[in-house]
Amino acid sequence: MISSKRTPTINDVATRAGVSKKTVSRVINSSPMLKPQTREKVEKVIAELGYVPNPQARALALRRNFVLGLLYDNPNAQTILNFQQGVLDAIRDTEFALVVRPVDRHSPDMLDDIRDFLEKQRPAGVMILPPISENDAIAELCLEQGCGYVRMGSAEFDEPHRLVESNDGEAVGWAVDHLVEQGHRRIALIEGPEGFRSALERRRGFLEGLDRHGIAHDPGLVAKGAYTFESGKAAARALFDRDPRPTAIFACNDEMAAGALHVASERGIAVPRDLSLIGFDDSPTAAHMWPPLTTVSWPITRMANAAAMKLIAPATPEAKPFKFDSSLVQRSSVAPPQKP
Amino acid sequence: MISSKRTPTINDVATRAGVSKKTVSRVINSSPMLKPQTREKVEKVIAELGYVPNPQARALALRRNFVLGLLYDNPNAQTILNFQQGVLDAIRDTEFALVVRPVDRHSPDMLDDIRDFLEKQRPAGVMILPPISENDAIAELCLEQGCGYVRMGSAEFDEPHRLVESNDGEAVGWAVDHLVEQGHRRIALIEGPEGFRSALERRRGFLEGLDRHGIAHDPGLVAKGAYTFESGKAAARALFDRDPRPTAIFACNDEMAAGALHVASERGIAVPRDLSLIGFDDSPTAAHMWPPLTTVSWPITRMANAAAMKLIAPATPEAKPFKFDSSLVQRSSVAPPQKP
DNA sequence: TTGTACGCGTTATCAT
DNA sequence: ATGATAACGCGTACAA
Repeated sequence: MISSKRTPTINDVATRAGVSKKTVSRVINSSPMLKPQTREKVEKVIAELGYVPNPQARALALRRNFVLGLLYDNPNAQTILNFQQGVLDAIRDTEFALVVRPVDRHSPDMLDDIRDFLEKQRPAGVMILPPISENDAIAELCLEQGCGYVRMGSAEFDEPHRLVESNDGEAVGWAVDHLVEQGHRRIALIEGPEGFRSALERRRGFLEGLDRHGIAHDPGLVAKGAYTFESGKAAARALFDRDPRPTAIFACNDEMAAGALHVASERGIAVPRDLSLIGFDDSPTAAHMWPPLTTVSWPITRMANAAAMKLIAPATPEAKPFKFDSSLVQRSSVAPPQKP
Repeated sequence: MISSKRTPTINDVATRAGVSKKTVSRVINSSPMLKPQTREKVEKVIAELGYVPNPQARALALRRNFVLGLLYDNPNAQTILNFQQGVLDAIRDTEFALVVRPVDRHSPDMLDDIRDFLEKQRPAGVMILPPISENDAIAELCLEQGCGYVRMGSAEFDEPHRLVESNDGEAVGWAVDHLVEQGHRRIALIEGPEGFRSALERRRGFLEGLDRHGIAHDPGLVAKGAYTFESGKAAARALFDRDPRPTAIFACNDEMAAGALHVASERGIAVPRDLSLIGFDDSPTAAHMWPPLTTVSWPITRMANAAAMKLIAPATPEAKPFKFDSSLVQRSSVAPPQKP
């Protein structure tokens, strides 16, 4: 009789089924060469005992830890959570677990932090979110630690099989198209912070969009931001102080768009009557603002899913880069400009 | 010479330091009975080799997995992320990792899902967030699986050492006090969904607050909500249809308050001039709304920290329940009512 | 104070 | 097709 207090091990199953440990192991790992009859017998005992393989022991024997790490430093909670959801969908019904690790990109020992994480958890792979995904030192660190990784980003800054890409620039172009179609010509940009690849890409998409419609680039209509609410407010103030005022603003994320909306409310500038506004991210609050914000939706959950799959599946060498399309979701913050 | 390709093990350290494994093990676990000289020698070799103990092997030998699980089903992203942050602060510099597990409380196999998680990951303990923290079946499941747990909640529904509590009801009372001090008497409530303990507690705090000020309870001024933006809109519509309209609304979370604000904007009801509004959660968007929302701040990060500590530290039997105070953060959505 | 021998639960090697 | 035996890296009795 097996002790009922202890959780059953592979040995318990083996003795009870009258086979060897290795045979049980073969059943668990669904090895092809097994007499169906033996397999059934073992499977029956597994069910009886409620045996579940111990992942720690597996990890030790396989020299592989069934853990996926998520590395991020992102102020946008919903983005992180959506990403987590995508990963969790991918690892459902696998033995993988998701362990999260926020880091501080402004801290001098961010790299030590990450190294510490990799050494302690030894994840099978990590997924790195923007903006720190653009940091090559982190990628090198992973390589050095023998840890797989996938970087999420808006440009090709790594080998295809280590990258899941979004087409930020293109999507921003569509936003510009939409504004121009409504009749806007004096369109301002609230940029993301310097050094962010995504900010660069979005800016590029914006300028190319303007160019496509034969609109000259006015440097005075570009305001620096930092992807934060406050920076959006500051940028909007600068923009609103200009004369003539822009009739439309594209903000490089929803949070800055929210800041701009805030300042517009303060100054009695009605959106969309006096000003059209488009954001980027389609964060949940975008729909909750007044007016509901037109914004670029980023397929973060599907990207996360793809990233996790890449890490779980044996890396196909000729794997193509995954690239996901963003899209413009139209709500109520855009209207034709007022005739002067 | 140790192979430079393989990550060093305790054996490498032992042979190089000229001691036994056990001695190295003692150094790692800072056993008291060691000659300082031996300790130093071993520590030197550890540093030289860059040795890091393998947590999987430790877990196997100790029959203890250094993993903390987070179980939740909560629509509010920021709450989850703040909680994660609190846990991560607690486990920083420990060997614990945080693995997250969202579940669907409406799914019939939520319990099987959780059981699966516990069996596969065998976490040292799990932290359970509202609203599923109120589900006793989950707690029993943990016990049955030999897994520690801590439940977060707004009432005492478990033993003190398995609970981290917030004083939702009291805090809502303070919000009512604030409204009454400003001169409001016709104060409405947008409730949380039925079956949520937090909703119950907040309602209780609201009614007791009214009572304290001698204001009769008008059932027509209580609208059902579901902690979602849309439900907040619906509830606000019902409230605004009443005559006379309430001069103030307390919404049981910020998301519903955002919905109410939305409807107010639609109907041209100016906040705070025509209507005062208070939310609950102090989610980041509360500060980004127009006007910035006065709300109850819930110390979720500190609660998370405490919960993780409880799980990490050997459970002191006489541990007192942790109870954390929420507080009212005043912004711009409250003003004295208009004289009729 | 330190070392020896063995156990933790699993997989891999090499037999049979 | 299956089994004996040795890893994997670390902790604990128990001995020295």
